[in-house]
Amino acid sequence: MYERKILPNLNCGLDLIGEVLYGKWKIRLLWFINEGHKRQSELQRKIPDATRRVLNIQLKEMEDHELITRKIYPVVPPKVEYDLTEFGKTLIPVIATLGNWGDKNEERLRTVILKRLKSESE
Amino acid sequence: MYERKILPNLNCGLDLIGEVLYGKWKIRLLWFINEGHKRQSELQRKIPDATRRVLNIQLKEMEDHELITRKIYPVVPPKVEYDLTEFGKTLIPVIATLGNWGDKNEERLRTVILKRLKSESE
DNA sequence: ACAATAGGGGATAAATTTATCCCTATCTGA
DNA sequence: TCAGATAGGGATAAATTTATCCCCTATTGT
Repeated sequence: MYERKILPNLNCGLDLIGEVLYGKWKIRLLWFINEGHKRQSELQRKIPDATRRVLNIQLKEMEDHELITRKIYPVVPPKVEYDLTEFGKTLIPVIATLGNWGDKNEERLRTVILKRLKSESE
Repeated sequence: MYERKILPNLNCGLDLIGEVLYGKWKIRLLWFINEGHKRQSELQRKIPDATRRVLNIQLKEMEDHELITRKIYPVVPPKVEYDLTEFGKTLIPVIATLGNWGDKNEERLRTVILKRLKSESE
């Protein structure tokens, strides 16, 4: 496992929430788990751009951060279900706030983001 | 300048807001600019862990994304002021939501984050 | 027998982001 | 005259995160 060389700042609330939400797919994972997609394979179908490997890693991190639980059913083929913890559930309105801002400004955001991408490639 | 090889997803609001807020120091920069710290040197004093270079880069990105403006005063030594645009100002409540969640759960977050960091280094 | 399904995880490469280092310019004050 | 403040930015290294590839377990269906 990769071991950090530079310790993160944990000074204020923004640092702290950043530490648990940073990760390309984490927010989406929380969202879909909240919607009831509990199994790894379901989540992967919902997020086809991510590889299984990365999803596992990010799910494990969120489990360590007590945002989700991982229940293993002792059956074959294996079955595992992820659920939000009570703590994790409190993040849902926060994520909704982010998503709403993005949705509300969708057109403008798409425009400025694409403009910058184009200018980079010149 | 670095040119992306993998294009970002821009499907939903969460993708879009992620695209403009990702960056180690961006949220803090927006916050401090909103508090009235307009000059690069002030911002740097507020965020001493970041180098001048990175702050410049992230400020430039946010300018391209129309979250902030950059006003140059033709004086010597140079003077430049950053301000939030009207668009940028609409992000402040969103950032406040993030910070509040982090503050409210400060103790627990610090605990789980540090626990994970320790287990990584074993 | 073989593919598909379900979930895990190691090893390594590639992509991306941050950090370091160094150089530019001009004025002010010691 | 030299240090310090102010702002910008190139080149490169280091850190970090994601992606790729490959292998393992055991059952069910073809």
